[in-house]
Amino acid sequence: MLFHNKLITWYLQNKRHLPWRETKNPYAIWLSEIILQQTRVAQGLPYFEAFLTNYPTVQDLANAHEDEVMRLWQGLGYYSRARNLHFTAKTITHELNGVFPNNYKDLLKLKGVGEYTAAAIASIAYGEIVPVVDGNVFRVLSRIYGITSDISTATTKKEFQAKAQELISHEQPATFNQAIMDFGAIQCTPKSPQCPQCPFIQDCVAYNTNQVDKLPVKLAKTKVKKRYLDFLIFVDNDQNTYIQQRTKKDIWQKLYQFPLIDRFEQNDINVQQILTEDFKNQPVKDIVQLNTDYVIHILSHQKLHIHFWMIKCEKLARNENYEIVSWNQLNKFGFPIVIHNFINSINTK
DNA sequence: AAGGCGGGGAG
DNA sequence: CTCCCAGCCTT
Repeated sequence: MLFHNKLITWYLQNKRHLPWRETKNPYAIWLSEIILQQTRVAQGLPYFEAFLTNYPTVQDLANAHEDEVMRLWQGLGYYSRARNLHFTAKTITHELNGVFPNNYKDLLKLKGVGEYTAAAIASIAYGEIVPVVDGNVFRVLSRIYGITSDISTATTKKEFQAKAQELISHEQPATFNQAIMDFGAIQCTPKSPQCPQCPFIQDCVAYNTNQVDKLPVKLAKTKVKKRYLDFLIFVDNDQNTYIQQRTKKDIWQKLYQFPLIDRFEQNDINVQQILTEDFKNQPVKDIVQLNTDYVIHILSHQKLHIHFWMIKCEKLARNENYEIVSWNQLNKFGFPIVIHNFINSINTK
């Protein structure tokens, strides 16, 4: 039996029932694909529902305030996706007359849409015969065909794209693409794949040479830098606090935070000294260190060591670098999840 | 080609 | 702990 027939047969018996599979609406499909980049279905699902509820159409998303989009994305990570999502909604609404690009080549021009996402939308929404190559496809094809190239290189990606193009069903490209991804997510998993009940067990090179746990080959290792953050949580008698938006090309761009002392070396800071230098017009009643053990927060390339401080004041003075907001209004802003969780832990005390 | 960018779940 | 998830953008 042909590869695509065997795969689709498996899919029809095992597929996951997901909301974005109930529609041909390119907006909803695009939204789902952006959310699912480097993100598990279970984690992305509630965000998909929230975005579609708050912004039923691409025009609604285009008209939204960026801060609100960022707040809705809060906790999902890789925040450039949210910024690009909003940017592209405006592009489609204002420059493309509200009409979604309907082919791979034009989809690829959209900000935040790369080869994978363009292929996914083109095939699922428009039936174009173009294969997706994501982490699942690398794993499935490397094992079945015994491909030992390092998947972290651009050359290898082309190799897999060519292989997938050769295998894709010309009659059901959308089903094929979703099938191979579900197969990777459910059956041909990274660890402990379900080989005994695999329809490709006869053909699978990796299985028949006992190399399933060695494929795919990925050589690149990301190294993690340590970083030390001290957040200053000002509170005055009116329950106001200082926050600021992160604007630099760095982690968490466009999210909000408390005043921050930030460094890559582990040297203890003198909060009193910081206050007299950077907040010299702000009388302070009391300084309380809220956690002695670091709050540890792991990012893909950084390991964050965080201390939170409470700075008690009578009344917060205006400060050009910070916004003064009421403590109970903090939920209007998108924060890094580690800060959001800390705010919640204070609120429930 | 290489590095940066989040957060969470599985094993 | 390590690995990886429906990747993309910048340098």
